[in-house]
Amino acid sequence: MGKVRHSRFDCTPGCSVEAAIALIDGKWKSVVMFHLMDGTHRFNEIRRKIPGVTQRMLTNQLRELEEDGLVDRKVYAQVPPKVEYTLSPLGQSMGPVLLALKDWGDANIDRFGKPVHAGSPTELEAA
Amino acid sequence: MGKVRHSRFDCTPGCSVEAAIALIDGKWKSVVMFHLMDGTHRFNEIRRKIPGVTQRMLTNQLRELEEDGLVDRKVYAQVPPKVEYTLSPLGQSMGPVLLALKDWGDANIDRFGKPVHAGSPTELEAA
DNA sequence: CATCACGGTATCCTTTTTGACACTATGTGC
DNA sequence: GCACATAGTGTCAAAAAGGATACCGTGATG
Repeated sequence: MGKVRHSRFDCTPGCSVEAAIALIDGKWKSVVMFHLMDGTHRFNEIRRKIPGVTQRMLTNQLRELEEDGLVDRKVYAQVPPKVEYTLSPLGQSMGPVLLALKDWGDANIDRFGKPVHAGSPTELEAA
Repeated sequence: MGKVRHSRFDCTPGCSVEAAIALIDGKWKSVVMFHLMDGTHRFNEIRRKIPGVTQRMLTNQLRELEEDGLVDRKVYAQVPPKVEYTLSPLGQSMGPVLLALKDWGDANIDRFGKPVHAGSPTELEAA
């Protein structure tokens, strides 16, 4: 059987933190989940909301989120393909984590490097 | 100059989530910070509270946390060496994130793999 | 004297993660 | 016909992260 991705938590007070962080360990996972908090999205909707993610990586991380039970995936048998992604109840229960990350990021993001997508519409509008 | 570790956030609503998660991206960082929420610790105190971490990695991640301004490090000029690590104000402001992770982990940790340190004192006591 | 504690460093290696690029089948619009 | 949209897959490479192992200087202890 394939490698188990989450299977080494120790029984110390920190291990529940470790368990939680391990589930959203993946460069885009927390951002994907954050966007899904707004409701069901299709693949390219998510993709458009996350500049910088490649199709390959988005697929990978959505699959892992689905495997971990954090995201539900619904495929409609039609052409062109239509696939909907939704936070599962378990994924929704991560809401407080995601909101805490967002709040903290909002308060502190300017401490860290400049946005790399200079010239993007929002940046131009601000100019 | 070396690679800048945090320097590519895009101006989308998700980027503040991305910024926050990037700071605690590192296998042991969130657990270290969680333990430091209890107050100042010395190096080996932290190490003993985190089974599985190697000295090498703990040093690395403490250094990165210090570089990012999340942890304060105080060296006492004595023998044997004494170094104290404390959450900085910025690190403390991550409290809600860490607590949200802990709460979520506590509620859900049994969904994921078994603890790997079977036989540890707490495990034996439970038996 | 040997062992231990402290808090590391140095070096190298392995594993994992991420990304680049090309490709896919169908329908639609021009 | 071509370009586009949809939601991917396949393959390979590069980069990054994490870990294994040995070693360090000082003092304390038995």
